[in-house]
Amino acid sequence: MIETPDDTPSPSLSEADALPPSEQHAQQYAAVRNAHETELLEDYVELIGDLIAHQGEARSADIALRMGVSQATVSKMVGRLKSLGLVASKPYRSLFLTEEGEAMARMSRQRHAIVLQFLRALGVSDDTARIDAEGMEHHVSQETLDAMQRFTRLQSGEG
Amino acid sequence: MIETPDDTPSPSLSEADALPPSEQHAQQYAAVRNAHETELLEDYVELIGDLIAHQGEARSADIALRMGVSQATVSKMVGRLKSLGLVASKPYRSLFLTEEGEAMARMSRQRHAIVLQFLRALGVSDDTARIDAEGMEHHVSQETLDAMQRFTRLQSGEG
DNA sequence: CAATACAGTTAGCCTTTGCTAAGTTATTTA
DNA sequence: TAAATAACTTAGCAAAGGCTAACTGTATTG
Repeated sequence: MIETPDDTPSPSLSEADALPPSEQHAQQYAAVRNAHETELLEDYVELIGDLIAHQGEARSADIALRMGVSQATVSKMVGRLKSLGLVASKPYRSLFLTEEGEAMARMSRQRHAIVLQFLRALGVSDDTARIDAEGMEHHVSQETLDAMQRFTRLQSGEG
Repeated sequence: MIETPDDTPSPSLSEADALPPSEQHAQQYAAVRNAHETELLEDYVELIGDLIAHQGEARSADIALRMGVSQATVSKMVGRLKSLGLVASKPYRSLFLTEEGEAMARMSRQRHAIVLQFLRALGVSDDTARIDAEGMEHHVSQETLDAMQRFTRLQSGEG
């Protein structure tokens, strides 16, 4: 019985009807899982870059404070970033970004700024825009970023 | 030395200048971490609801296939969903949503649809919109959802 | 109705990302 | 410069979310 019918069984959904083919569906979820893996790394790298730019150096204690986690967690994470070649530092001293880390920080910052400006242009309040941008930025493709930029430019040009 | 200066030190950034106060910054990251905890649960619940709606029942094998994950992983996750009171089932039989699960599925589906339609209205291609919507939906506040709906309505009204 | 195939579960492993507590190094200051 | 404080690291723990392999139950079908 049941046998996965081919006809559309329930007429109750207004939109998003018809599931995508399994393979495509799986790829969507895979993309999300994938984004999750780099997300935190990017947040750390972006923050380290910002701290260096704004305060002259990036210290673990500041990172812990701003990320809202313990220093031990930062220490462990920094170890990972170093092993990935994104961050360099001597023990007990403050942190630097490698070339690769700088590149990642630049991209992250840019993406973050685009999403933030877009949300503001869309009419979202500043506080909310900040929070949502932080979560959204890692899940926005280049194509969507382009569309966001187009919209933001239009909006500020016409406003 | 260094002493975290109060004046704006580097004139190199075009936007997103000035870090937010540490506390606010920490809350932004906390919000993201928080979203991550419920994100997967919501994806499972949403998918289970969709499978029931479209195919009459939700089976672990289908979920595994669509999520792109092993059946063992699904089994473990379903255990978690049951312990959270979102899903009900007898061993070796297919899955059902509890009242609470239904409510979560409804909300997720609605949010997903709003984000998806919004991205399309913004001019993003269908494939990209699907992928980005899947990742973005869990990081979009009610305020932003409202703004997205407003835009989508405007767009389809004027188009 | 027995054999086979398919679906679901369990056990045991790994990695990531958090924590606290305890130890080490660096810096400040009395 | 010795003592106190602040910053960083290490060790050890837990929960989440993956995996494979082995096992148990359900359904199909010869």
